[in-house]
Amino acid sequence: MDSTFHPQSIEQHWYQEWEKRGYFAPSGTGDPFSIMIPPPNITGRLHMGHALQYSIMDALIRYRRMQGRNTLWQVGTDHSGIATQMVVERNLATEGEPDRRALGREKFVAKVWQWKEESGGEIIQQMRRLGNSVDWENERFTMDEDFSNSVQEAFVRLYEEGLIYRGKRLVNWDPKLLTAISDLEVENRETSGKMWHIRYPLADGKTTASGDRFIVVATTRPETLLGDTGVAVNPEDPRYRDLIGSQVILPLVNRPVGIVGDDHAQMDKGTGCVKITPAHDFNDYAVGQRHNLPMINILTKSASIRQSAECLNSDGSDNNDIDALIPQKYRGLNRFEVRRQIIADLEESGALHAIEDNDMTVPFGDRSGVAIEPMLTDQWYVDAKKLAVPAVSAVEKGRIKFVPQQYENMYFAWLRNVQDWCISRQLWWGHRIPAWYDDNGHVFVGNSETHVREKYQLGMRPLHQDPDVLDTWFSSALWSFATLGWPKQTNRLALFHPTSVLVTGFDIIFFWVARMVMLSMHFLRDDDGQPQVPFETVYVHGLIRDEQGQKMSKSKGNVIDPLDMIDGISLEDLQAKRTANMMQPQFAKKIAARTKKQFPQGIEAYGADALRFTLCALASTGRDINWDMKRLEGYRNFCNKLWNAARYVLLHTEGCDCNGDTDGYELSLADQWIVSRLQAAQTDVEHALNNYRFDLASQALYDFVWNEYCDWYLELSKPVLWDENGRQTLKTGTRRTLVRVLEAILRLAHPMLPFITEEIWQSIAPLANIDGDTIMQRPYPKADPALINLEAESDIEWLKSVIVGIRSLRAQMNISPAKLLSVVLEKGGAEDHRRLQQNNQFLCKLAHLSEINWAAEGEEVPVSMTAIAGDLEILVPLAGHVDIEDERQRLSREVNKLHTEIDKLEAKLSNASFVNKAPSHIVDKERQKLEELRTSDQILRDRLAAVSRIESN
RNA sequence: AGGAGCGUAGCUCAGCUGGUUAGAGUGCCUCGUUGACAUCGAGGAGGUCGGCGAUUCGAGUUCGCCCGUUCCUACCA
Repeated sequence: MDSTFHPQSIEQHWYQEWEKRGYFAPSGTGDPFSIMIPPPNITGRLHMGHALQYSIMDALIRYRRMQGRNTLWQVGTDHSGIATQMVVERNLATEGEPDRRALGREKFVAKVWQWKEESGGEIIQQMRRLGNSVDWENERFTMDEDFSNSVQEAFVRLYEEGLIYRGKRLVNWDPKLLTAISDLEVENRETSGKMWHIRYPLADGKTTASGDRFIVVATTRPETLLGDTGVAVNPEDPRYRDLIGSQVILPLVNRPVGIVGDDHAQMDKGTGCVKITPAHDFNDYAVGQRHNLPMINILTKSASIRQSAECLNSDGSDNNDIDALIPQKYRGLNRFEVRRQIIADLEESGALHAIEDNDMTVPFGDRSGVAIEPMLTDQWYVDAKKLAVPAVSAVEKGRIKFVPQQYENMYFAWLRNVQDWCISRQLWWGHRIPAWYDDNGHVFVGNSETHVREKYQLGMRPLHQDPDVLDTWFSSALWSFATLGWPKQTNRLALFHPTSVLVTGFDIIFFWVARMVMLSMHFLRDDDGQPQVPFETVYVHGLIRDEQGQKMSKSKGNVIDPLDMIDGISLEDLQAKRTANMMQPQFAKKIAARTKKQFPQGIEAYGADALRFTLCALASTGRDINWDMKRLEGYRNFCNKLWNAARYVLLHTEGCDCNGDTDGYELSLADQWIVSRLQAAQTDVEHALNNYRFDLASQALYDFVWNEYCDWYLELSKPVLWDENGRQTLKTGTRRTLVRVLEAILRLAHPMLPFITEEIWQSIAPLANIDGDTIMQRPYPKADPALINLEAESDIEWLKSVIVGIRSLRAQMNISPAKLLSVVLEKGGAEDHRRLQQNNQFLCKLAHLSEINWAAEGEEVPVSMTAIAGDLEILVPLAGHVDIEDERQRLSREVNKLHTEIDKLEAKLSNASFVNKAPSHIVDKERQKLEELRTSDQILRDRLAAVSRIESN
């Protein structure tokens, strides 16, 4: 073995072996345990969020697999309608090929498939580098035939049950991508804009209560006045209530519109008068519905002014009565140009009353980055309100548990106020809506055109299919069961659904988690007829941010690719990567400079184990996880520590009897101690993993391996193994313990450190007489209470405190660690004598002592430095080592420290209410503590007196 | 505006149902190349746990208010 750990030399090899040997597939025996991967977008590449999520899922899966569960980690990818379509369109453009429209739908979709085969799902390959033990045999893609059939089936059933309907509604419209998007795909951004106050003259010579011949409306979007169909005032408002029912004349277009009374208009807000544009604003739409105001659509799909307005009644039917002529000069202007023009014209005509600065939040499409427009279109909707009822109760009743629990609030908040879900998208890539129209606009829903014709006896009448596709989240909502074969009642579905746990980020609780619960509970039933939940637990992890707590994003240039941490990357390559294909190339220089500052040498290769372990260690209950390269380095060092511990063990055990097969074995105190401590570590790690506390699990493991096994046990094994006169049976006992504890450590660590543990285990396991081809299939360690040995633990604690006491004296007095010391022990009890006798050898070796002597009662001891271990006094004779004054000062410091403690305790114990009211075991504990401190204090003060005496002589 | 999270050592974070001398990693200081490991070893410094108040014998931990910070939802005529 090399003296440093080189992850790259083992990782790929082991992954290929595991995959080749089929270890990832469900074993077919044991209780089922299943996790569905949140299907990554096929256009995506692995980022830190994935790495975190996958490290956690793989840790869970490996843990349960080792516990003997029948384990499925379902893998697959999502077709991601908009994102994928955008990628392929961009590729066509850069390659100078005809665009989507020129190609036509069929050819374009073929291009998307071709792209998918060539470069889609790269992320799936990257998962292998992380070591993910997913069931590759059953990988799924949401656009595969089987999955598509499931999606279609779900749509048809929901439609037939009246839970899907089609309607003309105001939707969030993306004028760049030319599709409806859900409000979850809308990102609200703070922007500073203006508020324009516009005079609307009153018709028929009316005046306001204060005598004005006009009313003033305020708006942030003056261009929409072309589509106004009313003005609302509050019915209680004394200024305007008498005007309800009369009319105003819209400036620039000179169209009369009515004044309505509606609570939507608040008296104390703005001017108290609100212009109503039902076709272009969600609130106005609602007002329009209440007052039967017509709707005038003035915008084209790409948000320019139409040649002629589209007029509809409030029920969506055509309205041919209104003269909604759009002045020639505005036609064809885009929404920003027309705003400028309208403002100029209003100003010129004197209708512009005032302008003020106004900060507001404006909705942007999260994919396209352009401001979205509320737009009146025909869309398909899911009646989410009905589906939400059981979904809410499943969490209320605890059938689904959120970890951490607080996230259920987010889930409830959304579901209890859920809006109908617009599921149609005006895209070409996705599941085509299985609906056909005849020439009269009648709609027929079914699994295919043939099927529809038969079912509705349509004969040969011409039909055309709805051109739209379904929202990608509609298919993802079926993920937990459609991947298992639904609607077919497969064995996999029966076995693995409901799944055991869903691991996901809180940002998609609405998008995905809630919707999966709704649809699973609608379509699936438990054996007792109850709606079936998709998962029993939702483990919600935090979001990874950079060192400064900033979200990692391409535009900020602070993205770190997990693979670069595994394999390493040069500064130049990293800079190139961070500045390639930027949306805003002007930042490239800054990003390159910052990258150079942050990673002057590029990034080292840390390996997948270190990365995974770090991610687990950072996965605490908080919502944000700030990434820290230093932590990664620390845990890489941990891997190296484990590696070298294994080297040490192999060095002393290979080719030796490690099991006592020939002459038996006996266990030293240290052996019994480490075995006892191992039980505690196993309990802690298991408890942490059962509670999804990966940070605590990694911490417990780290502590045990480094601070107990390596720092103490390996050191304690040296005096035994290096003692030429030592008993063979004792050496065998130590070798046996070295090997067996290490073997247990490897299994304990395997879920979080799969590669290094497998590599080491291959050499260690045979020494412990363990058969088996892989650590993956060995049982997970479980604590055995019979092996807990509290006496051994306290004996070793004693030993450690004596050793630390001596080392500390040495360091404080600047005595070279190389110098052998002779120490004198004084006071102490029978227990101390016994312990010294049993551990003399350990003590001498680890504290680097030449000899240890007990001072007899009353014997004159040399002038010494003193350390305390319990009521045992440890004396290191001063002679030749240090200045007496130094020692006097050191002792004074110690005494002072003790005194503040003693004072605190005395105050506490003299407080009657504490003694009376606190539980007696607490009081006893405090009393005992005080006793110990007083003993130490006495010893130190005696020493101090002795030293001072000598000094004054 | 409503809701949530966070605020503990220079930095990144643990601290469970109230009782420790408040912990870890990293950084810092001192010393150290003896045969697992300098990706190391030994020792050490460093915190009035955001502020104020309440409950309690006892609060980093429970409650209230405030401050800072991040996010979500809603609204913005």
